[in-house]
Amino acid sequence: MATAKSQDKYQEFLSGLKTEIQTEQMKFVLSANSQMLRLFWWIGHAILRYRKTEGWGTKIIQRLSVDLKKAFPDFKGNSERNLKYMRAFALAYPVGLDVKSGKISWYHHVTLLDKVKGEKLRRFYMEKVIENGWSRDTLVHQISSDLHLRQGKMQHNFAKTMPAGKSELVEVFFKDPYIFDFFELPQEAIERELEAALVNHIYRFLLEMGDGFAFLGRQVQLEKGGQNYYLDLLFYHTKLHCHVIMELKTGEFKPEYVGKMNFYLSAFDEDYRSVEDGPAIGIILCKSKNKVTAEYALRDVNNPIGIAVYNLTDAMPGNLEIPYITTDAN
DNA sequence: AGGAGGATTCCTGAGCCAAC
DNA sequence: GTTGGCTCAGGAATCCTCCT
Repeated sequence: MATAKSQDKYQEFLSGLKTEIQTEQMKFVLSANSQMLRLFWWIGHAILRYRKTEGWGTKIIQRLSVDLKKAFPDFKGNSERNLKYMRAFALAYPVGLDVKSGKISWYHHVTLLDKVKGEKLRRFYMEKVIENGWSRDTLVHQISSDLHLRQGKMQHNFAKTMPAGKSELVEVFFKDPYIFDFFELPQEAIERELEAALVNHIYRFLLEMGDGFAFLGRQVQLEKGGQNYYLDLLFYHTKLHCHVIMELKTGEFKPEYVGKMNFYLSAFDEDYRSVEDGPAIGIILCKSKNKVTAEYALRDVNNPIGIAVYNLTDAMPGNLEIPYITTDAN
């Protein structure tokens, strides 16, 4: 039971919150989102402070929800659950909000609080939301597919084929594995069927490919030495300012795929690359690969080529314990 | 109608604490 | 130290509203 003294404390606390909310509501007109986030952080922080001084068992959030709803019937977000999120929000950002935190919506923050453990990781996904304008559902999808473990993990020869320092800038745009869980294919599907399925789901496909990929076409014809060759998929990367040629393989990686891709890249750069474009990058996407074989295959190749695998379901193999993927946190 | 964002409710497991 | 009741934490589902 609440004593008269604790009741006084609570009333004082509630009155402080009401004043702050009224002040902040006026500011909403000027800069709604970041000001609202600041207020939510402030309320969360106040709840933490109150809990610390008044202790456990005060039912503070439940009472606060009832009282704030009564005081501000038009002000949404006073549910118990939302107040708990505010407290978690204050815990997640103990020293306050920075400029970037104010650039995403409250419910993006809620998603991050629910699904991402650790400040470093939350920061990673927050920056992705800001960069790519992801919806909340897209954010959930990227988190559940462990984007942070896949990004920048593709096996490649960029360090040897690109100017010093550029390799690190380029590799972050590629992943391994790619998750194509938005359609179903029979086990014995051939490359054309996979390619068609990807193009039929172009929105989800580009979402999975990531930031900067613009789709140019499938089975793009390349003429060399009087013979025609066909590139499975052709992209332009708007941030890397270069073309990306993708070859799809429904089986295990074979070394000869690299030779063929090397030829495509040389021919493409010679005939189609413009002066403002960087050299094209080749991506070989296979159902599976042997890391050592891929490493040897890439060793003496002079065009930038990456090799990655794809999964057709979202079930990641046991905690991403694929032998050739390093899962270090950096 | 469907997608996206916002808001709330439900539910389960865990923590806290007073009584014994 | 154990127990039972109360409270909290947080994941997931659901509903609502707005927009195209």
